Amino acid sequence: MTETFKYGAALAADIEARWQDHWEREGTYEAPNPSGSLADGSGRAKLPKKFIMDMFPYPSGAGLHVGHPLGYIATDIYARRLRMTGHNVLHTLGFDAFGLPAEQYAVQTGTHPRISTEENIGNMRAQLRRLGLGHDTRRSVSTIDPEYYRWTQWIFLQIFNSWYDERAGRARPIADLVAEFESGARACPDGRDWSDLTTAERADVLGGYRLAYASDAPVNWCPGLGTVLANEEVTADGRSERGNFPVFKSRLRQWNMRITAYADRLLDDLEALDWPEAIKLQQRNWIGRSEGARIDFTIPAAEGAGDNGGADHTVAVFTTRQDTLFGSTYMVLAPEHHLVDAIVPGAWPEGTRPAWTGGHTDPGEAIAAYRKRTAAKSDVERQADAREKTGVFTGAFAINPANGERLPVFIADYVLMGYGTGAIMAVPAHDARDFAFARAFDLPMRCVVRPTDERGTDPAAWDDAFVSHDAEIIDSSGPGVILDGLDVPAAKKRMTAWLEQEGVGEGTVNYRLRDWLFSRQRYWGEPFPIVYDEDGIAHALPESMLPLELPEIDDYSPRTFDPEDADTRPETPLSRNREWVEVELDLGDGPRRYRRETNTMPNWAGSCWYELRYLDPRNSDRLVDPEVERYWMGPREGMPLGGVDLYVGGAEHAVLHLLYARFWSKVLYDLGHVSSAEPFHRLFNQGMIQAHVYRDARGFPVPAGEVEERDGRWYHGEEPVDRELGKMGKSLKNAVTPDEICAEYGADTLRLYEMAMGPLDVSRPWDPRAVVGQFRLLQRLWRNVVDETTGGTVVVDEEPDEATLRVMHKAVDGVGRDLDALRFNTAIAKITELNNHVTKQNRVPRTVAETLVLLIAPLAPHIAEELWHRLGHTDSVVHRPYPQADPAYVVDETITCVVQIRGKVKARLEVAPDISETELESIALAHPAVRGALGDAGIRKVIVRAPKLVNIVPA
RNA sequence: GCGGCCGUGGCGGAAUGGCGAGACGCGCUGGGUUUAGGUCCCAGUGGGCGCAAGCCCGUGAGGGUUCGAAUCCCUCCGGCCGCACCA
Repeated sequence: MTETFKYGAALAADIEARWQDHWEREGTYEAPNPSGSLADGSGRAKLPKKFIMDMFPYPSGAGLHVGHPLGYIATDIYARRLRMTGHNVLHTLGFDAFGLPAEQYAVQTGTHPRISTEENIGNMRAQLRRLGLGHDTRRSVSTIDPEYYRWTQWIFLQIFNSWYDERAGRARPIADLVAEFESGARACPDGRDWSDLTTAERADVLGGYRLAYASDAPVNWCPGLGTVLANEEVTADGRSERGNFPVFKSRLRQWNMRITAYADRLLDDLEALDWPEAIKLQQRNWIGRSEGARIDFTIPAAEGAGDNGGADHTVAVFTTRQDTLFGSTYMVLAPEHHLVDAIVPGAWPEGTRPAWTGGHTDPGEAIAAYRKRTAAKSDVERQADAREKTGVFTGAFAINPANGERLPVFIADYVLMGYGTGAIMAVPAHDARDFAFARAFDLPMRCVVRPTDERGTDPAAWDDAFVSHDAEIIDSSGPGVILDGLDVPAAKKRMTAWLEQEGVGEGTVNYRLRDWLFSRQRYWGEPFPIVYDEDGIAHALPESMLPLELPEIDDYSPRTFDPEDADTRPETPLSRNREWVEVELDLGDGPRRYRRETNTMPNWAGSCWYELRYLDPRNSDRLVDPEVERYWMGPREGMPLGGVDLYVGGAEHAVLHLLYARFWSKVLYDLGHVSSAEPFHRLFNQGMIQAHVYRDARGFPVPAGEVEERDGRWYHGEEPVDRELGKMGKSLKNAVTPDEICAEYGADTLRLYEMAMGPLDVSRPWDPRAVVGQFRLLQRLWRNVVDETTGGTVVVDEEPDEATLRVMHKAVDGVGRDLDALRFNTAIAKITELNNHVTKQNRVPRTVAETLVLLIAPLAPHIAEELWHRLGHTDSVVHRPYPQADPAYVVDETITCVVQIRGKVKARLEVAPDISETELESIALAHPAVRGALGDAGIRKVIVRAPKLVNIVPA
């Protein structure tokens, strides 16, 4: 068989494998650190540095489809362009390998999750290597590696052992807080004295400050997954983000992270980040900062609480509309509010309307019945009847602090325990929800903000509440405070000042963000480095005991339990290994018995800080060497908070991973472990690759590859099928793997096609037929350089002609800028244009051929290396300078001439630079806009100034 | 309901500090190479009229600003995304 030099699948495969081996041998993509074990003598660490990252993948057993590497190819191209413009580029890829699928597989098959996970990682590594990604493989990490999660645990302990000092506005070691308590610099909560407290009481007090703490609170319990979930993992309709199972509220003791302490900084620091506005907006919404006031309402003993011992009660409400306090006509508590039981009287007050009682003979019974009704609803059901207002009267009355009026107190599930204080002052005239409730329960309404529309000031005639921040306050005066005549913002200010002066409230800020529920009742996650002593006090393991490795167990399955039974401690998989759980340790005060924490961390933990480990993956003394961290991620010009230069991934992590990682970053920053206060300076969300889904008459997907199109309809064999656009996936039978595309065309074609499909941030369908277009580009490029019969080159050593120079200049000028802006589709178009141009010329000058090869090198690195080599070069294109536009080359053949009449621009003419003045005059006067503007005026003078301005002076 | 984004050929999409719309790719049409199919190569491809040169109309619809609008402003229509009893 004779050797062929035709660029086809076989030759592409040969070239690609050869160069991939070469790069691996040479360590071509290894980026040196400035110091430490990854430093080298190359001097490359002195170059300007760039840190490029992808959201790392979960090593799924299903392997990759062509949608997965989209972002990896993009970052690879960008990183290659940066290398060719003289940067030290750090680009690698690790694996986010803890998580449910491996565990579910383990439950089904009994295979240890580590075994299946590592096998999957191996398969994915092979698939990714085939794409020619220029990763520094020395830096690849996996979150399940004990040498990795040792530091995840270490960070947890840092967080556990710190508190948020509001005065300093940052986290500090918990020891500082203890010192403040001991010295009396800070008063103990509840007016107690630190020295009087028992060990358990002290632990309890500190727990109220720690940034990682265990607490009993209503949590999202998902029986379908057998674990509790964070708010961020529950969808708006009360289901689990993963698996779509219903979620219930249940009271359980769980670990939390005090992310709420960072609400303001997480919000404010968004401003400094180069992120898509959509994601910033989602984070702002999620944090949900709102400014308003706390107002204290008194429920006097005589108004309900008398039956319970005669004490007055104070109920605080949160409102953003303190200006409407005079319009409040009733009060609502969340059904779970802790004061409800205390204020309920034994009997309905005189004159209670039957509609308010729910048909019950006394308030206690009515409340018990209502609570039972709402508690039985899952969040899904609560959502379903979201608009319908239900509730019941408590029998108690609260006093409006502004005017002393008696307000009936209700409980209703439209008031949520988790937001604000779990209690509201209801202003039906100026709040849509209160309006609906007041209508349903026939409660009075009072208008205190003059409507700006035609409706008048009697709410009885309204269809809906009047809500406006740009209106005048009326009818709002009581003893001491008068708001009448003020606009809403001014009235808010005045009311807040009055509340503070009277000591019945204060201006406050409230957040929608809740603390992050951090423990899971699953096996395949990081164990907590926490043990409990005989008194149940939590102790941190010393650093020397890390990593705390996951113990072996026989049964990986999660266990469900009865959330109704408060005494049930959820059985977790780790609790089954008694030898592991019950231990004797010496934590500094001699050997004692301890019980280990048996929850595991959520799968977000490992991804909260992995960018840092990429920097210094082999460091066994520290999370990351400070000098190395400062080098790659420290604050610098235009990036005051530091961070990764470019982070590419899907938009689905907007309020999950991206919020958690920012939070950890700030804690580590506060504690002095890193110099960057933000992990990711620039974020880019790539779109999804979609695919057509073909379904038969029963709605089942049929294999997309077997569907044929006839006369604009689709058939599977003889059966007609429906087509829709959807995700790509095994279950939809439309997955295309990178392996099959590589086998048919090669990795370079796959890379080009994925990038040529359209803008990186837009989702678009995979068109299997269209791939060949990029293959043709490479074939033509190949033929422009290589003689297909001999393997020699066909380039000629002569200067390009003028037309070719122009096309080449356009490409060189445009492609570099396109690549910097991640506009890979237009970059490919410009390269194609130049390549097509010289293909038609039939003679390819050497300079053009070399320019083409270098231009395409980031996009199609294998063929570029091969052609570069065949052009007689012995170095690699990887570190060659990228072609730059020659500023001396002028493309313009015309200049723009401005025609003015009375100083106003009337026309612009494209003319030759050497045009004569008389010629220019006559062209200008012939222009329709000029003729129209002059009308009958006649021309007095035409002045041609310089070659650029024609000034016509009308008579 | 609130907030944000977007409407360009048969398809994916170029061109936005305003000035030759449709780059590049797919598909389609015709031709060439090939025993044939595929691959590959050449030409054409927004619509209309015309043998042609060329002319007219065209960026969801309508209006406006401008010498000049896919691009800026207003109204409407259509689509996508996020949030949703958050007080």
